[in-house]
Amino acid sequence: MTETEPARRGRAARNDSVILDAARAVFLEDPKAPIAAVAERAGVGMSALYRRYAGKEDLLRRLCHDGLRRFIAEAEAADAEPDGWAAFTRFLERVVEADVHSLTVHLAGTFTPTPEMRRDAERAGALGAALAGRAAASGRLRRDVVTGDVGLVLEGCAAIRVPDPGRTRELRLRHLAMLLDGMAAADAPALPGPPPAPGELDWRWRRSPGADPVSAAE
Amino acid sequence: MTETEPARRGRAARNDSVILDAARAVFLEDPKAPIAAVAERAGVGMSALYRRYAGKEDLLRRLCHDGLRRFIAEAEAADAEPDGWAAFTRFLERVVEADVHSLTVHLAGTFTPTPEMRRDAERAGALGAALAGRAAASGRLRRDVVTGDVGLVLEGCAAIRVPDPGRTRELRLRHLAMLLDGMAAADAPALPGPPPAPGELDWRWRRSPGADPVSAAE
DNA sequence: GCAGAACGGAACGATCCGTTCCACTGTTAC
DNA sequence: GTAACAGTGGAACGGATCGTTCCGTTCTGC
Repeated sequence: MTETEPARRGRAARNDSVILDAARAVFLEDPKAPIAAVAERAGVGMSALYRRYAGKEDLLRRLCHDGLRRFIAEAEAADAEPDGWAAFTRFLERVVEADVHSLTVHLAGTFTPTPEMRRDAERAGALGAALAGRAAASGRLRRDVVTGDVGLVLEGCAAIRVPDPGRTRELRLRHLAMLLDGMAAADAPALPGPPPAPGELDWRWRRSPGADPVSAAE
Repeated sequence: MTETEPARRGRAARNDSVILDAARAVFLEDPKAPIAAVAERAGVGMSALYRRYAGKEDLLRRLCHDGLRRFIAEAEAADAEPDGWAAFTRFLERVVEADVHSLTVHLAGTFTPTPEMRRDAERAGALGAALAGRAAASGRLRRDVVTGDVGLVLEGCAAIRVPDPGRTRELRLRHLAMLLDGMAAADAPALPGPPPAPGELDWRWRRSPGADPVSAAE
């Protein structure tokens, strides 16, 4: 157990990130993908996976938690922006661009979250609400938009998907721009229906991993 | 083979629609649901299913084709509206409300379409493009919106989903209203990115039933 | 009663997938 | 050198899932 083991550690560390990148790509494509697809994409065997993660659930939990942390980081970074509306739009653009929503929401329900994840999810929600509040205070957000509408926006953008990932990002940002114009339409008639309640879109987080899937998209 | 068999035919005909309704509900919830879930939901056995459809693929094809016909019917009905913008918005509202998009797009790729379905899909695309053209001609549609953007809108609305179907419909229509305001923002800055090309969102229709989901760029 | 349509649901066979296990390789310690 | 071992590839296993079939039963019309 000496200190210096450069070669072994180096290759193992490289495999760490290779596996994580492959897992992210594969599970963003298909949340129900078999774990063997991750190994194949990473160019490693199954052993390299199971040496690092106790099982599929562990890997998914890690990916989702990373996405959650990214969400929080983007929210905090955007919050540094002095203009409330600019902070809001920049935040949404970055989150859509990084495909964080798929990483968090679409993977939820496939594992049992840790208490720390629940805390982070709560914090993420608070940060998002704060940004929406600042956007509202800036006066550029139409008055009948509530925090829950942000969840609908992210959900809608994440649903757009074409075979090419780069093109997917372009189309999502285009769609988001249209949505932002809709959210900024101050003189538009009131939005129909009761606005989304705060906890109404968090139902995925409460489902146990064995529950039957309601979505797909699948 | 006599002509009058009221009781037998009556119950069989009733089961026909019961099964179709159950299948629609089940596969809208989860496109990959097992066929036994349809039987359970309909309150019938497997035999009642296989008496009517040669297999799962047959049933899915039927559902998808029905959705396609509904799409066409809504488009034609909306086209009767004299005002181009009203026709456009009414069309989108009806299509979102009926959840036609999930029925057609999310089920595509799980079966091999018939030639008639391909023709109907083509006609549906033409009708949608015509409505978008009328909306553009009315002057209320922002100039940089193209027909392909309509596909993005429908995709985004269909992605919104909560456990309760009725609430899902409400939230989708609310989201659609915001999107329509974004599409009507005549003085907004130009949308970013290359606009969606006509055939760019039809890739699901071209996939064979055995293909793995999404299968990112290669 | 009889023929047969319609049906319910158990059973089967194939496929898929998560996990384990074993043999192999290169590196380190002595 | 060589023993020990971390790291690995990939085949094999066992359980679960699901589409389909099949057999026994019920109900209808004659």
